[in-house]
Order: sequence, then structure tokens, then C-alpha cells
Amino acid sequence: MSPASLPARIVLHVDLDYFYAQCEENLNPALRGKPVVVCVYSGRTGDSGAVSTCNYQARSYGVKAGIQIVRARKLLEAADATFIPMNRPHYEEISTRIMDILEPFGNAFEKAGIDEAYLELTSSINGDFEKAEQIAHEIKQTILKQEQITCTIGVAPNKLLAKIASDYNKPNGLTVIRPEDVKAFLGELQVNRIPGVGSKTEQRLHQLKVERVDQLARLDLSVLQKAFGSNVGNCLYLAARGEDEEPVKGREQPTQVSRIATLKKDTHEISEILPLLEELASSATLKLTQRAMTCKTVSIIAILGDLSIHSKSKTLESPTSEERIIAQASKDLIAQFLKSAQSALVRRVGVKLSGLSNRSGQTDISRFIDQ
DNA sequence: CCCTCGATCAC
DNA sequence: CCTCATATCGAGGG
Repeated sequence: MSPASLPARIVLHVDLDYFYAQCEENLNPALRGKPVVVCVYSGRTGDSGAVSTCNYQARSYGVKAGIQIVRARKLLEAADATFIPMNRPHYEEISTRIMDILEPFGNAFEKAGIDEAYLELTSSINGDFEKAEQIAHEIKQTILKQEQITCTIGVAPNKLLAKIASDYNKPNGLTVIRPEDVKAFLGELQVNRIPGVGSKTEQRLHQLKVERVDQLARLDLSVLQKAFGSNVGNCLYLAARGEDEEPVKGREQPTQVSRIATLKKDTHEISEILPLLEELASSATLKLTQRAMTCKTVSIIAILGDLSIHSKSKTLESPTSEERIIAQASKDLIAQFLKSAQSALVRRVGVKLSGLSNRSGQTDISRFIDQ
């Protein structure tokens, strides 16, 4: 700790292991020890769709999130594997209970997804990483005892490093990065271990002869900003040094609601698209009203036969949560898209509602304006 | 500064 | 023949 400074921050990142698949193992304990694959079936043919997540037995056969179910079947044909359709509401329920366990452990708490959260411990333990490690063990025990779910925890001086730490040794792991170890720990890692560096950014970094974080740390800020834009460039520059000041903060309400689905067959006939589009608009609107919110902007997303992604959006004159308005806007947008991209074969369609705000109190200002 | 759209990420 | 949901950024137009 530098003299006359505040105690080092201590942040935990808790990541629930292979979460959906672990929930399914608990629902049916006979599955434990065998490959379990949780799937999103698209409904086109029997096994069309993708793998959402799978347990580690399945991973040992090369199965992972995102691959086609058909491919997972082939990889696992010699194994006694179970394929299960995703049951999101059930996982949400388990997640909520676990988040309720986690929250009291920190001075601040941030849910960062259905299966991950950050906890700020700084002010409660005065920079003591030993204590933080004990608390991490206690958290793991509590979640295991109360929900039979294992997790992996990263303990570090900020959110960025805590996330990298939890990613380092899964499942059922615990990794601590102390301030004095940051440079050595980070330098050795491949750049794709930095959150936000996916395959595209990784490729572009490789073109700059950068593969590991210590190599990234040798690039000037200006070089990174020129290559990746001022914001991303700056983030990469700081990340390479393990620097991150983002506070652990309760998340605001989500700022968008979206629904997407796959058509039975590719088509350019609007009449074959509208029924599904209306369902999606209805479902998204339901979610919106359940949250007691309104939206200002309606978008449609079209994914074509070649998997290219297109979108069209429209900002309304006034915020709404009325299904008829949202459905009509969606129809107008898809019609507009089909006209612009004639002969486009649509594979999937989606509806997105954004520009959300709380509907509390100030319902419909138009009542006071017109008249 | 707002809107639209595509891209990217990560789930 | 490749799911679903969300957030964020940057470019380009106005």
C-alpha cells in the first residue's frame, strides 16, 4: 500500500459454474457425472438449434456454448449424454436466490448477468486480502449448502482483474490477485483473456504483433486509439496495466427488451413473417408492461439465409407501452425492410424495444396537452 | 445532440 | 443451416 493512500480496493467476481447445466443436474441428480447439454431448439427440425451451455463432462468431448446441437450429438454419440431444452424461468429463480445470498457479503453488490456478480469488500476489511479470501470460501460454502451450486471466485483490486481472476481456474475455483502480483499475473496472459477482447479484436491485435498482455502494454495509447478508436483504445491501454476504476454499482433497470425467433422456413413473403412478428411484438410488450415501462423506439431485426444481420428502427412521437402501436410499428418496419432488400430470404426475425423509461405516475402526458 | 444502422462482445 | 438477449461503440446523416 502506498503511503498516505486509501487501503487497496478489494473486489470479488463470483461466477456460477456451467450454470444452466448445473441447475439441470440438481433437478435430476441421476445426470451427474454424465455429459449434460442445455439446448436452444429453434423448432425448424428436430435437432436444429444451438448449445446454450453444457457441463464439463460434455466439454471434454469438445462441446461448448454456441455450437450446433447436431454437432454436439455427433461429438457425444459414443457417450451417454443428455440433451435438455433450456428452461430459463427456472434458472432465473435459482439465480435470484443465490444473488440474495451474495448481496449481504459486500459493501456494494452488482449483478452482472444471470450467473455472475461483483462484490466490493474494500471498506469492510481494510485492504486485507487474507480476509477477502476467507470470505470467498465462506461464500462458496454457503451457496453450495443452500443451493447445491458450485461457483468460481476471483479476488482482486478491481472489477477487471476480479473477472480475469475468476476466469483463470474453473470450475469450483478461487484465484486471488494481490496488488503486488498484478503485473506478473497479467503479462503472461493471452490478450483474449481481457474482457471485451473477442475474436475480432484479437485478430486485429495479432496483426499488430500482439499476442500477450505484456506485449499489449508496450503499445502507446495513441497507437491503440488510432487502431481501435479513442474509447476501446483507452480501455485496452488501461486493461494491459490492470487498471480499472469502475465502481461496483447496482445496475439500473435494463434499457432494452428484445425478442427474436426463427421462421419455419426462409421466406421473403411478408405474409409468412407477420404472424411470428406479432407474437414477438406481443411478448416483448408484455415484458415491457411487467416492468411498468414505456419505449420510445421500436426496431426490427432480420437475419437472412446467409446469416447476415439487418435492422430497422423508428422512434415514436411519444413513449408507449401499447401493443397495437408497437405491433404496427414492427409491421411497418419489416415491410420497409423487405422493400429495400428485395428478394432477401429471411431466416429469423426479432423485435427490440429501446429508449425505455419508467411509467410511474406520469402516464400519458398527451391527455393534458390536446383538449 | 439526436437518430439510424452495423459491428462486436458475451451469454 | 448457426439460439437468445443485452449493452456498447462508432460512423454517418441531419
